[in-house]
Amino acid sequence: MDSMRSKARKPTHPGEILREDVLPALEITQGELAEKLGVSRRTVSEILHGRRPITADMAIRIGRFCGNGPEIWLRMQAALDLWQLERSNATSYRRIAAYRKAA
Amino acid sequence: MDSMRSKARKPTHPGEILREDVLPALEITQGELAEKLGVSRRTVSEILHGRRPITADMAIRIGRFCGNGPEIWLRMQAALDLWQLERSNATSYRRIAAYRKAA
DNA sequence: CAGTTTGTAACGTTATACGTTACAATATGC
DNA sequence: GCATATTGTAACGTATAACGTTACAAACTG
Repeated sequence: MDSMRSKARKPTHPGEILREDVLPALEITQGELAEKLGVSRRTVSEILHGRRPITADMAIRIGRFCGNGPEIWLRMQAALDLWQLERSNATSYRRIAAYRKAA
Repeated sequence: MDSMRSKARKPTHPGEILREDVLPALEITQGELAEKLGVSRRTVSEILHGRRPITADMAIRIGRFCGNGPEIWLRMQAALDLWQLERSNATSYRRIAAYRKAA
């Protein structure tokens, strides 16, 4: 089923893609990237290490920089968020049952 | 193209779907829903009116309650976030150009 | 009209995404 | 090998916002 997709392995943090594929290919430094994106070097560094999520704002920036639009980046982040939450809050979530109309 | 999708009209807030379609169909009150979801009645009310976003956490709860998984709800919210941001920050974003390797 | 349901004001709490500055660690080029 | 560029990150600070609780008036509903 569709909603089972996220169970198995931890989704890759989008920053890892940026770090391992995009940046090397473009031969650009983190500092330059930060400048192009209009954010601090710190922010770039932490994203590249998966320590900060891709927010909608960052997705738009990266999407423009890469020329492919924000959706991919945001979607990858969402997958990761869901995966992490579903583990850490598993017990609370398991209490929520699919609802069936009473009568 | 794909990244043009979001230009035209404001995407529907996922809460509106809940309010106009899901809840009436299930004949359930906001208070009950809140209880099932494990959140406050306040939170439910504000989501139904589009005043609060569907967070990943809420998407999981609603997804379980509806039995259809969190992705749809999160994706709808993401579309809305992008649409809103792209308007409100249009000027800053327009400064970010698609990057082409120097040499 | 009594009882239920809803919207929301006014609080408070916690989390977190961002910035700046500074510095040590690690490349890298000459 | 050394000067320079680049990176990681600590220690600050700020702003935002997603939640909760309580309380009450407004709006339904039987």
